[in-house]
Amino acid sequence: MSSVTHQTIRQSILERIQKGEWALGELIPGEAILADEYGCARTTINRALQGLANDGLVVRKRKGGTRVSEMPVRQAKFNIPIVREQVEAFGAQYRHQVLRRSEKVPPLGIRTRLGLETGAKALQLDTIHLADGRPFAFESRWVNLQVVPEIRNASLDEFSANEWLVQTVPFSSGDVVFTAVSASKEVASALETKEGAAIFVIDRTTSLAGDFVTTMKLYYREGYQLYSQL
Amino acid sequence: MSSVTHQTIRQSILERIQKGEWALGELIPGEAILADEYGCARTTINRALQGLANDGLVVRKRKGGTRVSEMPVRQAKFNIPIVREQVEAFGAQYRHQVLRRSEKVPPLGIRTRLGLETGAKALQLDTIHLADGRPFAFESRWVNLQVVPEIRNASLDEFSANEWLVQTVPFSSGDVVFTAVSASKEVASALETKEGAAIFVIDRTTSLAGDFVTTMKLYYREGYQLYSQL
DNA sequence: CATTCTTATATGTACGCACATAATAAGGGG
DNA sequence: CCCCTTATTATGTGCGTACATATAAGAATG
Repeated sequence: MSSVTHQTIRQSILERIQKGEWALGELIPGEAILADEYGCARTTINRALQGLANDGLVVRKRKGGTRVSEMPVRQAKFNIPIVREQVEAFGAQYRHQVLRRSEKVPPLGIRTRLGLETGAKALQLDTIHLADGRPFAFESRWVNLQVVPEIRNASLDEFSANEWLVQTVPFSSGDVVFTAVSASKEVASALETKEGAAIFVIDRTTSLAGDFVTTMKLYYREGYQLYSQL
Repeated sequence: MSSVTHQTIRQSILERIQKGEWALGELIPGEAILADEYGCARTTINRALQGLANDGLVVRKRKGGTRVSEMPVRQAKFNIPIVREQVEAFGAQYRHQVLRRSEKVPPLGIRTRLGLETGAKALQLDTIHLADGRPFAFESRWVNLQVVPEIRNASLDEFSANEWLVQTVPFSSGDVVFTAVSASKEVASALETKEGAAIFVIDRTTSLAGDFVTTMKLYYREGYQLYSQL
C-alpha cells in the first residue's frame, strides 16, 4: 500500500501541531490544500482530521475551517473494569463471596437513585472480591427488582452480581463517580484493614433505556490505583 | 439528505444490539448484507460499524466478521480538569499561591520518572489552590528543567504552573493515576484538615515527544468527587 | 449604523469502484 | 494423519465525484 494513508497523515499532522507549526487556536490549512500537499484525495485528509477532532486536538467548523484546539486534550479514557479481570490481570486467583443478600425497602438515597416508589423493595447485596484469598474489593449493591426480577433465581456463586448483570442487561448506560473515603467499621472489617484507612471508591449507577437497574459502591483495598494513559 | 446516514445506521444497529437481536459474542451480518438491508453503500455500513467498534460495542476482524462485544468495555471518559476551571465551575473565586519553589536534586522516584541523570536538578513546586479563600487542592510538582528551562523566568503568580505548562507545551501525552491516600502531616496542613483524612489524588506525568516534562500529585480536599457519564 | 438577506466557502458525507490485508477454509503432498 | 500451500472471504482503505449543510463575510436594506 502507499505510505500515504489516513493514519500516517493523521500522525504527521499531529506532529506538526506538536512542533508548534500552528499556534493554539490557529487555523490550519483547508482539506483541499492539505490534500494537494500530501498528494492524496480530500476524503483521506477529511478522515485524518476527523480523527484528530475526535481526540479533541483540533476543532472543526463548517466554513470556519479547522483550528488547533485551544484547550488541548485533557480527556482520559478509563476502562471501567470487571473485578474478576482486574484480579486475574495481576496473575492472582479470583474468588468472590456473597456476604449478605436480602430484599428490603432501601433507604431514601438509594430509593431516589433507583427511581422506586415508597415502600417498594429492592435487592441488597454485599459481596467481597478476593485475590488469592485476600480481600481485593468490597461491593455494596442495590438492584432494582422491577427491572431485573430474574436475579432472584440467580445463585451468584459462580458469577458475581456484576457479571450476571453484564450478561443479562449488557449495553446499559450510566454514570460513575470516583472518590476517596475513610473506611467505616463495616468496610474496614470486610477488607481486613483498620478503620479510617483511605479507600478508593467507584460509585456507579446503571440504567437501561431510562430505567435504573442497579447502583453500586465498590471499595478497593488500600493502595489500589486506577491507571490510564492519555 | 436521505435519512439513511452512517449515524442513523449506527444508532439503528446499536438499538438492535440493545434489544438483543444478536447475543453477546454473536456474529452480526456482514457489511454487504447490511448494506443491502439498509439500502446504502457498503462504505456507509463500514463507517457505522467502525464507529461502534471504536466505542467497544462490537469487535471486528478481517475475514472473521463483526461480532457483538463479549465484554462490553465500558469506557468512561474523564475530563482531567484545570483546577481553576473546576473552582470557577462551582461559582467560587479561584486563587492560588506558591508555597515552595526551589531547584534541587529530586529523590530517586522522581528522578527515574523524569528520566534525569544522577545529580541533575529539577524544579520543585508546591502550590495550594483556593476556592473562595479555602483550600481546594494541594499540588506537589516536579518540572524537568532540561525540557522547559523557560519556566525559571515565569512568575507563576497570575497563572499556575499547570496553566503555564499547558500554554507552553500543549499536546503533550502522559499518564494519569487515581488513588486514595491518607493525608500526611504536610498535606493535611495545606488542606487545613486533619492528618489521616482520606484524600483523592490525581497523579499525573506528562511527556512531550519522549521527554518527560513534569510529574505532579494533586491532593483534593476531603469529599471531592470526580464524575463521569458513560 | 444596525439589521436582514445573499453568497461564497470549508467541512460533512454518500456512492461506487478498486485493491490491500488478514484470517480462515480448503486442498494436496508427504 | 499432519503439515504446508493455496484459494476464499470479510473487513480496511484510497480515490474521485457529487451534493448537503453550516456559517462567516459581504451586500443590500431600513
